Amino acid sequence: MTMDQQTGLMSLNMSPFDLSPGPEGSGSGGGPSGASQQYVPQGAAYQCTSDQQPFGYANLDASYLFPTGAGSESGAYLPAAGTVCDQTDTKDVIEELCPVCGDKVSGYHYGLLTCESCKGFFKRTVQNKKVYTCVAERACHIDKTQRKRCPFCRFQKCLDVGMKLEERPDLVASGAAMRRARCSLLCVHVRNARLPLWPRSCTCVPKWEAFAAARLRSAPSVQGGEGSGGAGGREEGRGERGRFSLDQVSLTRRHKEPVRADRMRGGRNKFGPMYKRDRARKLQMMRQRQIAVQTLRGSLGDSGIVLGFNSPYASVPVKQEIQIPQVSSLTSSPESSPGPALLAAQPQAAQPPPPPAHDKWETHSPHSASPDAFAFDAPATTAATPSSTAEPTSTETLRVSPMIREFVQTIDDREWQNSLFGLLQSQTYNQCEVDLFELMCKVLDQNLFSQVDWARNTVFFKYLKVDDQMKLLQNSWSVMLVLDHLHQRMHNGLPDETTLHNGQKFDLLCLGLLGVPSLADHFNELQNKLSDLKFDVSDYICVKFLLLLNPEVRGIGNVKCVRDGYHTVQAALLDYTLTCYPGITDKFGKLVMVVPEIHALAARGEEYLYQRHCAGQAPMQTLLMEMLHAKRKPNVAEMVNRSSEHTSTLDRLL
DNA sequence: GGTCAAGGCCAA
DNA sequence: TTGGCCTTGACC
Repeated sequence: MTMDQQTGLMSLNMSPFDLSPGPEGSGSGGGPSGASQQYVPQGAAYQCTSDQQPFGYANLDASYLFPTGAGSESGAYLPAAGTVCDQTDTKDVIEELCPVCGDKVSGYHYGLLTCESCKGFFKRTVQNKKVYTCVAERACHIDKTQRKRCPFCRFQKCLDVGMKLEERPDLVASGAAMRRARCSLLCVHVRNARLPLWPRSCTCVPKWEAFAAARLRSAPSVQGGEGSGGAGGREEGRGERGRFSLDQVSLTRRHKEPVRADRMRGGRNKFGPMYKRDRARKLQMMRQRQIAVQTLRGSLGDSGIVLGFNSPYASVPVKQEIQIPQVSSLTSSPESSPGPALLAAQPQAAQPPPPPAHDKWETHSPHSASPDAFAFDAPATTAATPSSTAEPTSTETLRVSPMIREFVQTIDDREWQNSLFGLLQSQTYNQCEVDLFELMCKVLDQNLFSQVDWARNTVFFKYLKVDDQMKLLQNSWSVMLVLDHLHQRMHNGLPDETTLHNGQKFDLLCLGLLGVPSLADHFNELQNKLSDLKFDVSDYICVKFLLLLNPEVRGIGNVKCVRDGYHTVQAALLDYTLTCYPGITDKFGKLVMVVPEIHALAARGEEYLYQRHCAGQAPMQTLLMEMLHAKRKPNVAEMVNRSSEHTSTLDRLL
């Protein structure tokens, strides 16, 4: 695996534990983690590369597919602990590469595992309120050797991968004033002597100085620890190597902004619990892989293994309950919310109707897209839903097959929401105005990565060869995006729009329409049809599987396995609808009839996106564009994908 | 008292 | 300006 591949994946917040080949070099640098053990990848053994299906789902235990009574699931989720896990140590878990530059990680910094260098860079940028400019196209490649070349793209990548700033109530409080101030800030060019292409003088500088001076007057209590203590004297003495005028240095220094809202040096901050959970999650992932590898090895020498509750899939929780809290003083503790596993255990149809959008999606601050506003509503208020003969009772829900229950557990809505609003937040940080179409493409791109991540961890998909996986995803990505959006609207109350940090309105509905506003009516009709059918989360995840496992896709090598998976899910869904929704006539058939409508809507969206792309209006070199090209020019895409010199993003992800 | 992440220092 | 190392201090 090349460094590019590593950093590409890292930028998606994907753990290198998911990758097969190990890093070519460990990089240098010290840091607290020091010279710990080199990471030994386990992923290669986890990926089935033969036509044989070691966990062939044709061998699925019938009790797994269909309801077998309340007692049947008692062993479904055995503790992941085992003798192999005991060897795992936290130090091994954090033996990763920096998601920004690929250097060696030194620990958790500002929300995620990064290297010492990027930690320092992020800290300086925030503290000194640096505003960088990219002399290229704001798409510079950032790696260990080139990270110094473009601080703009480096900082952007820091934000993209999830490095977080604490919210500053003093700044957020006056939204309009801050937007104006940001305008001023944006006009300030970074006075960087090492990059002569950047303008040294700028007529906007007085605006910055006026703003800074005003801030000084209005917020005299702002201090910045040791760096700000000496006022002008010390700065003059150090002189920043003489690159700034006294005024600029003074203003910059005295306005050193703490990354932490409490301005506290040392100690723990509010990321602490998140780090703890992240560690636990990584440990769990490692354990899962170790168990899977062991089981795989055992199965290879021991034919006839049946994937049931004894399989690695069934023996460990598919989705951990670890959530990624977002930073806000207003955020309620994430521990107070149930994880997807808990949600999955709830009767699907017992979920209350989504509350008014402003309840959980609207921001607390008028100009903040902070995800703190998106506290996920647990279906704890089941009593709020009037019982209906068309909806499954709790008794009926107990009869849901373990397979569907596990399917539901693969859904991580909170992650979806956090990713979405984290991206919206980072992309608009310190920006007066952003291109909303470009932003939408970025969100869709991010959703696609989540899509791939979800698919490659699912039972019917992960044992297919990568070529087949790619074909299935290239065929289904857009319909799954549309379906996901329907799910988010119907089951989580996703509103039509949200207000970004910079005050712009972002059209969330357009995400589901793949950018085509005129499809809104069609989309709403679709949603209404599904609502009439009491479309629930189990229906959703089954339909999603059916969309993904399309045996009609051309060029599939292992058609039989795809078809078997498709029919298995189809049978499970049919059984589920008959069992849990006896009051809805032919619910299954009606759901199947909706699928072509989703396809039609997605096709329109794809066409639109492709046209915008061809017009040069969409971000280049994204997974989204790769998908658009793959379907339209399969031969070319296949040639490119098969080229030894080029590996597509999708290929790398899989 | 140990851990570890944030802030600070300073040589390069 | 960068990045490695040090100090600090809340949390366990």
